Amino acid sequence: MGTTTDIGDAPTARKRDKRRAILDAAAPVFGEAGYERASVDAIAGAAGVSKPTVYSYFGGKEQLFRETMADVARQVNEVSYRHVIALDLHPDRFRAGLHELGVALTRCQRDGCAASLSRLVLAESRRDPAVFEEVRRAGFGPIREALAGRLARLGNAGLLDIDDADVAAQHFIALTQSQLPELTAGGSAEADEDLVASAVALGVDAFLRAYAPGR
Amino acid sequence: MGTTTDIGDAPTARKRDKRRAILDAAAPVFGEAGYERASVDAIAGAAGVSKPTVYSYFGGKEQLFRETMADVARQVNEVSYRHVIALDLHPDRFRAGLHELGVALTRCQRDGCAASLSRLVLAESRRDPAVFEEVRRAGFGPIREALAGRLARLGNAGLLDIDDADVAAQHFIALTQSQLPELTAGGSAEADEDLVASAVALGVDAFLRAYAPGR
Amino acid sequence: MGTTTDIGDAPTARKRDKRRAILDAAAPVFGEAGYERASVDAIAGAAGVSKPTVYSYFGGKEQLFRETMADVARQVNEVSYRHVIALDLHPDRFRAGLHELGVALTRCQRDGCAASLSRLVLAESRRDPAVFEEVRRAGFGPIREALAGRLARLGNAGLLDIDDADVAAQHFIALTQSQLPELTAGGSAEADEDLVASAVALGVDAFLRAYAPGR
Amino acid sequence: MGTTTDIGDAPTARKRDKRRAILDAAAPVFGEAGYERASVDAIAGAAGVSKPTVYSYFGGKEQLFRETMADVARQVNEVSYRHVIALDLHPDRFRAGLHELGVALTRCQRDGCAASLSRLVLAESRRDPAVFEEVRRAGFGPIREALAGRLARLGNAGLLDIDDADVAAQHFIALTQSQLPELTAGGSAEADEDLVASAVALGVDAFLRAYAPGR
DNA sequence: TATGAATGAGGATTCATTCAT
DNA sequence: CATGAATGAATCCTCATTCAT
Repeated sequence: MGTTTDIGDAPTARKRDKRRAILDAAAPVFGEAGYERASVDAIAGAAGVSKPTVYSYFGGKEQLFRETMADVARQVNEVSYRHVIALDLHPDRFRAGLHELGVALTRCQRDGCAASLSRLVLAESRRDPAVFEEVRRAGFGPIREALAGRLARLGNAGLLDIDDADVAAQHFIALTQSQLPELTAGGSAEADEDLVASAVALGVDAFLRAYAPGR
Repeated sequence: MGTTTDIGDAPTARKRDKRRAILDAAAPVFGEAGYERASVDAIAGAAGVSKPTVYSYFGGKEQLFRETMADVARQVNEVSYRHVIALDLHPDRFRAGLHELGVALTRCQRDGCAASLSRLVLAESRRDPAVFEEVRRAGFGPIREALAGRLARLGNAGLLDIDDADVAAQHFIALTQSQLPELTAGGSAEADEDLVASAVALGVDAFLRAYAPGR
Repeated sequence: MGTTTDIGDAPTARKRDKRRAILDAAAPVFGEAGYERASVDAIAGAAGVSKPTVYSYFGGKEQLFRETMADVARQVNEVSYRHVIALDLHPDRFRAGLHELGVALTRCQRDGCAASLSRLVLAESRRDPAVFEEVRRAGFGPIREALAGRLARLGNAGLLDIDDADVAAQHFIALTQSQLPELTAGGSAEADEDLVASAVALGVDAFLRAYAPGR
Repeated sequence: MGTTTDIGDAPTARKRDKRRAILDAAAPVFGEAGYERASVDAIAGAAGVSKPTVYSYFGGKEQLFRETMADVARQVNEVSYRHVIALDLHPDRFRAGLHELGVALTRCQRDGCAASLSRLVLAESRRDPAVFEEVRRAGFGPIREALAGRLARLGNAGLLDIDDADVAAQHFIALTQSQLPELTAGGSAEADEDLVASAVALGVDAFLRAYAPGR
């Protein structure tokens, strides 16, 4: 019985696997080389499939790029989202929670393919505005939305002085990640963990001074 | 005599002119197309010179790109720098001054080739870290330095509560420009002037809440 | 009983249906795109079958092409043949009959996939001479044979002065269709019906002058 | 002195030489393989230049094809034209002259790249009607025009009974070349010289019967 | 038998770069 | 010195053809 099910699902499963393999291979290749320098050959090779397979799955380099970016954005979103909703709202711990959240989000932005994401999207957004929109939908948008929600709840609890939660979320992210490009030399170098942490701490402090003035 | 002088200086002047022409032509081409898609042919054509001339002046596409970016950065720096040092330190007017400065700097980032600068630099920084460094030296660095100086003076005057002026400058820029990518869809669209202004205003307000807590 | 027969014949009938479907789908695709540009994918899709099915029925693109051409030739032959044998041999009407025949044959050559036939066959005849032979056997040959027969009968009746009926048939076709490529711009445009008719009329007139000199 | 002139003209001469070399190389390659199967690589190789050179001279495969066809048409035209205007108009010799002309024109059509010309043009005329037009302008058109002129002069001399000289020219060509495809198996085989000659003779005879009825 | 999936091969095109003039 | 001309290399993409199901 189980066998039957397996056999029945096999084609779909395989297709999904190959799709995943290609996306997983494409992300680092695009990340290292950028859109133009990345060759479909290299991606196909890294995925262990042939070039035409890539084309049959994604239609072309452009679409492959878009879907890869959206996929990475979803992955980053996934992790970041969990960090955001895990923000501790307890009056005694939310300050520490915001520090932790800042560090966590920054680490998400810095690690792996996520680091390349914003760089790539920004780089290609003029040639293909759709990619920007898609990534915002799949990644940045939901994160900011969730973060705005948490901050609003802190506002409702009287712990923060929030006027526009969206703006507050944007400012939180801006303050905590403002030094990231500098520290990683634009993504070309690994950032020292401690430097990142202290930069984030300074950002959170500023955020708290701006948005929890009474305390 | 004048003639002699002219003849004597002519080569150098011409050289400088051609160099300028090439840089001025390269900036928009790189800006529109990105590093890879920009062709040396197009740049040479736009500059009114031949391709080998470009090579004799700059050695290659890579170096031309670096120097073009540094040049644009210097130009942006020039304008931004003037805005920064024009910041009114008067106790009654520095808040309005910071608003104006935020708008001015944001407009500098948004207009012309400057808009493409950070995008291009970020895009190519991994493949060629030197470009990031060079642009920081020619553009971002001096600006932040100058801004830090002005903020420090406001701190010394007791108008702001500055601990680390460098950090404060970074935060000021981060807060005022945080919504810029969003508003311009990553550089692919023109931003509405009013939306930019209000976003900047919100950023400056937050900055002031964070750095002028007593007031 | 009928059921049994149906079941018994079903595979063969289906086979024949699919074969027909493929041939009918291949003709316009080859006709529009030419041999090289026509993709087996497109043909299979148009026929509603899968690519391997095409291969199992025809062995390969080359053979499919040959059989398609022969098939179209047979169809054109079918219609043209009827026109030829319908040629009125009556002494008072054979002249009008030849005019009608000329128009009918020309229309056959001009309409539908037949228009592409000679173009395609000529185009590929060097690479694959077999196709030329096959089409001649299936189409042009029989037509000319039948036409020669009718003209010979007109000769025997003393209405035409025929020496070699094959040559006369060839000349009849050449004269009536000589302007066809010109009028259709090589097959790329629709020919005006009236222009075709008058061109055919001139050809038939010349033919009659050449082969019915006494009258 | 002569040297100076040579040097002065050198660039143009070289350019013209290379252009010629490419056209001369392209004609047989296109002729053997057809448009699609002919690779720019092969043409460049045969011409002794590199692929980009071909592109810089002709812009692309399509344009190269058009210009090659037009060039071949011009060459064929050149030779054919000489035969046409050499047609002897003398009352006692024009019949023999027409026979000779028929043989000469047919030989022109059959030999070398000319044989491929009509095949190629016809094959690609649907995809690119411009090529048909261009070749007509460069080749077929002038020939028919010239032939029509000669025939008209024979008509004025009372030697032929010409109503529409254009039509007569078309009929002359049609009658003399009607058996050519058959004899060369669509261009895939060499035609026997004697067979061609006798086929042409029959065509000219028919033409004379149709257009010189009184004699 | 009929098919979805996969591939190896090949072609057009573009570009950064270097000589000969 | 500045240029027109030429090239080698590399990229995207497509297609005929074949397995495993």
